[in-house]
Amino acid sequence: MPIHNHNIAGMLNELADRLEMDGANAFRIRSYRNAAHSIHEMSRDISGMVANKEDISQLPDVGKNMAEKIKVIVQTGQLDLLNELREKIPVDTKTLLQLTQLGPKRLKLLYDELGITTLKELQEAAQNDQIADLKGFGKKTQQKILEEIHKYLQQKDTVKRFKWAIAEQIITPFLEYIKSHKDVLQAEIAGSYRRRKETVGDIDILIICNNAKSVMEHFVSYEEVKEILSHGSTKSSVILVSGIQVDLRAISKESYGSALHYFTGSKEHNVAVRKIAVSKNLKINEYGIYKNDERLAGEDEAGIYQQIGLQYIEPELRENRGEIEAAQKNSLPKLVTINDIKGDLQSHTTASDGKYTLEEMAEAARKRGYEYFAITDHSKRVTMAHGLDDKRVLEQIEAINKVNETYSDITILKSMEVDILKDGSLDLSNEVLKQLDIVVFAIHYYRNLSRDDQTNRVLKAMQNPYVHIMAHPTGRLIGKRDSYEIDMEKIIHAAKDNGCFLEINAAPERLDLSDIYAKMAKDVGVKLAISTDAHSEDNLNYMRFGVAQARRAWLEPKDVLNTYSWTDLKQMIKRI
DNA sequence: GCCGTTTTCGGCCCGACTGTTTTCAGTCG
Repeated sequence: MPIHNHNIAGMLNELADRLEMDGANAFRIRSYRNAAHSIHEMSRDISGMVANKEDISQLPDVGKNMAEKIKVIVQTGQLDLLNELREKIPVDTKTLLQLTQLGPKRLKLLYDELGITTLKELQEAAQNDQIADLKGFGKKTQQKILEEIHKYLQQKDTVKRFKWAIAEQIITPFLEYIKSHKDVLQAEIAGSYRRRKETVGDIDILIICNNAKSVMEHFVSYEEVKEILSHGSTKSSVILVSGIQVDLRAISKESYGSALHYFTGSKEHNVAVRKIAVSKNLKINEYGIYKNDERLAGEDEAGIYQQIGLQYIEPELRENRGEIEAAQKNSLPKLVTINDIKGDLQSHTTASDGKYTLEEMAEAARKRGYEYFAITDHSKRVTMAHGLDDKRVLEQIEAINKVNETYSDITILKSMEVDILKDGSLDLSNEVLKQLDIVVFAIHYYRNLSRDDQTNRVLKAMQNPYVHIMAHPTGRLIGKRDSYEIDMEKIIHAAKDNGCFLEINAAPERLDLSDIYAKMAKDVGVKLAISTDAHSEDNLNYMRFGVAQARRAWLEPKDVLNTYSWTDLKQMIKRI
């Protein structure tokens, strides 16, 4: 069983939790959490680095001691210290720490005083009124714990985070409603939503307004509010019927920038920014940036960054993945925008599983102002989608030639999303593939091969000189289906070596590649296509989700295939 | 336990909120 980065991060976080329960030094505990985060955000595979005898103590927040422990985890899947602590304090931290109200300190107390180790024991103790009398607890806390357990048991099997596009659908009308109040001067969404994370937990909205009390009243009265969690004069929280939590905060004009920065996060980014402030004898909080008691800035975000000598950092980059260092050196990427996109390189028509005809899709792309548009129907292996065989592909080439005769302002590219078969061969003959303008290749079947077999399958496909862009490279569906086992680092390097490209599939349930792997591809020197995989005219709008993902991956226009003109692109994809 | 134009010791991000207390600990973001 390979140990993945998130497994390592999980064990280090658990170790931190248990060390905290054991009363260890707070900074030692933080070290484990920092290392866990560092590894979680890494695109390179730690197991692979260990196997290659690379020095992992060079990684941020990983020192000699930590490196040793990580090595042991990779090699054995275990860690003595963690096992010892699990034995010493046999509390189900993984479950119990998910309950709000409970942190490591309280869990320890519950264990020491009442011997509680599981959710069930906790529930029984609370029901028997044993918790209220413990030091630092009380009736209210006991009651809240019971409610939390109830909530946890109810939600256990449901997804707690919302896909960005879903959150957008829910929050857009709510934001409009908030703005419709006459005293609201400005309203903006902060948090992970603003950073365009692929999933969103809850939503933070900041406002500048004249009469906060009245606006808060307006906010909690929204028709979709299911539950009011808090309703104060400057902050209120509600849960909507969809289950998403929304917080509204009234901010003064002079602090708006600091508050926006603070609530946009990420936490890790904020911590790093504050550290820099401290090193310059400044202090940053959500009200402003201060030198002693003198306030230097706060009205807008740019002012905050400027005061500590940083370039303005776009929200999508604020994950403490190197953006701060880049800002210090004035070398932040000039991120790609939707306006840079000149075409779409994956789409389907009624020939396979699309909802619209070739002519309709072509016209929709032309109306968007694209310079080129690839029709990439499925190949025959995808029987469910009525995939095309060699003969039908040749017919479609003819059909596209005809469509192109009617247009002077857009080129419809002859293409296919050809299936990679189980053995790495392709589902169409080379004689047909070589007649296409550009070829997208993808896995749809045999998702459960071993990591090696799956990787080799793709490597073999890449050696075929007639393929160009690997579609949805990991095959994941967010919140629904994990990636198949595949060594993406190897795939990225193979793409580089073979002159292939990878896709950022812009469909909101895919967003595949992820930001981390897409950045890795950029760093290795592999360009990416941002493609909608549209099965309808409307799906062409997915492009903006893909662009957001690309921005989180630090991509600039030059890193994205479909920012180039077709004339240039044609040269770039040439392999033989 | 990590880190270093304060570099091998001594610091490590910051504030709000809650419920419990009567000045604070724990949790959360």
